[in-house]
Amino acid sequence: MGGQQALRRTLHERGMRMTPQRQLVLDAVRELGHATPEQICQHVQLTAPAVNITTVYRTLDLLDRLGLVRHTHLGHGAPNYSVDEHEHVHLVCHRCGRVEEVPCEVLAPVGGTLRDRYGFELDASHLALSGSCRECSKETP
Amino acid sequence: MGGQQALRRTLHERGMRMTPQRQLVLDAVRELGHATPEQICQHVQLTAPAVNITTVYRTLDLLDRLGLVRHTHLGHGAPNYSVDEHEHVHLVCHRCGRVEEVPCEVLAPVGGTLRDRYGFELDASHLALSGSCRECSKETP
DNA sequence: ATAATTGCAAACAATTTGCATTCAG
DNA sequence: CTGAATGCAAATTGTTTGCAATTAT
Repeated sequence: MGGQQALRRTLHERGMRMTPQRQLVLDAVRELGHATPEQICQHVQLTAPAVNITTVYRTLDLLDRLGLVRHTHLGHGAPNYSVDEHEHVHLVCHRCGRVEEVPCEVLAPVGGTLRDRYGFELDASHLALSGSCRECSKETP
Repeated sequence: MGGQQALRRTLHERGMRMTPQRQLVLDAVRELGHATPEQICQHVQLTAPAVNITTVYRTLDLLDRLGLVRHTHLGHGAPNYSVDEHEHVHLVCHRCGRVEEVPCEVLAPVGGTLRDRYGFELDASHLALSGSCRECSKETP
């Protein structure tokens, strides 16, 4: 809830139009927490079966540029979209594929180091760290 | 330099065969520093034009499992291969796309935190951090 | 000899593009 | 009305698979 007028306004400010598809895609991202374009499309199609995956791709791209959603590449295939407020770092286990979410603040010290040494502004919420999770580390320590 | 006998031995230990293709792919990864399968294929084809990209994919996968090369997903499309010894963290600028390499040790503090709090063993060299680089940060601070 | 490896063509998955149609303002 | 947005089909990109031909040992 919350977003319908905000989206309409943001679009209108830039001469863009409000459409049911755009609302549905944003709602889907919000409801799913984080999901691939494919999953988002399926969720949207529960309500509006005619919506094409091309439109989902275009809309995700738009919402991303508007700063309403963000995406992360978790390593393998499709990227993972979530609403902008939903900030976290993804820990991807490269053995079992599991993805864990942890608060961005674990990266705070590194963010400082990178800024000081390399002038690089880390975007912690748009990020996946790879390694092996607790379970998998046990098996082959 | 270095690898011809090492590769032959490693393969032989596992009942696998030494072939010119495998040597050429490993050499290409070493010479290019870090590159996509496509780029590696092109480099190999300078010497052996008949080598197929399918073989490059299969060989990279093999070398990866043998621990001789590693790959990183830099965000967008194709993954990036480099030789195993070549350890570094990639800083990917999500504005201009530039990739900078910095020593893994900048992540040491985070590695400790993740291990202690979440039991997650971070693999720092198999990693890309996204953010904005010095140049791009200047433009829109 | 013979099992591993390669090349090729075709299949696949994820994403993008061109264009005619539809629709929000 | 009119340009922006959508749907559809086809093109692209990156990667994998099946299989017959080749080759290292």
